[in-house]
Amino acid sequence: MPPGPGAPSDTPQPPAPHDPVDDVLVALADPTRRAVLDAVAGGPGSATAIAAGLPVSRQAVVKHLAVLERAGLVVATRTGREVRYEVRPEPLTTTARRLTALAATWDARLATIKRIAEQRD
Amino acid sequence: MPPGPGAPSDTPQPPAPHDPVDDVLVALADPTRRAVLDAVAGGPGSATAIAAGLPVSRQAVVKHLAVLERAGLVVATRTGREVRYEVRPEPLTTTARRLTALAATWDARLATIKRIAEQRD
DNA sequence: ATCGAGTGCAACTCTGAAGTTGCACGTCCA
DNA sequence: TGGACGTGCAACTTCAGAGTTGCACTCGAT
Repeated sequence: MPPGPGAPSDTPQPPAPHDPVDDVLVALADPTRRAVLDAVAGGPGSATAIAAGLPVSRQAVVKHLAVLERAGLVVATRTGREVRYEVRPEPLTTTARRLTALAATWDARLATIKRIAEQRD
Repeated sequence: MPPGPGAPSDTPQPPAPHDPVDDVLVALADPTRRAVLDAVAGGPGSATAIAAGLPVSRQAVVKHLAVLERAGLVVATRTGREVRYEVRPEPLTTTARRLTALAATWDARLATIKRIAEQRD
């Protein structure tokens, strides 16, 4: 059924303010990126240093660090010619909370459905 | 520094038993897939019914549901010619717990580093 | 002033995921 | 039993992102 002109308030689709949690999920989805993140968590360091311990090039690590920074999982501080990356746990906590809340919502709905089904018997 | 032959136990890299949490993260990374998941959570239904409320084809929804099922986030039960998909909250809870634990590890490490830095002054 | 180390930027390749279309198969119902 | 509905399978297209390479730039030290 094509959207008829008679339904103006049909899925208004607001600008979608770009949820930061989504960035975290995307950042954590890639295995190499998780390895980079682990490396940073195991001790802050430069992109070059991190790349030395991984089977990928420095540039690949730099790109991954950019994604992680966009997600707020790492922060970069420049000292001289070096850029030191450090881990930042807050986005992880926020994401975890969101997932827990979502699971709770589902649980509630499932409980309601089950209840209705039992009542119907 | 390339791995010298003198370090046989250097990153032994076991078969990597394929962490189910990784599947959850991958499943949640895609926006369309999140929409599909939301639709299933908002009331179980068939792939065709779910696709009707989304701007993608049924086949796309089917593929997304397969990924979600691999992650354990939905379960499919066949009744006659219909396949009913239902949401399953447990993997979400598990994933959330893991993220929280990881954040705690980072916090501990950061606290230690800060402590040492203060002690050094 | 110069050289090495570290970073930043840009162009390029390439694989896999997302999505589509088309058709065949099974199931419910008149 | 025939048709409508729902699903399953397969081939195909498209595109973002993961990765590489090469080079220019900056900072620190000699």
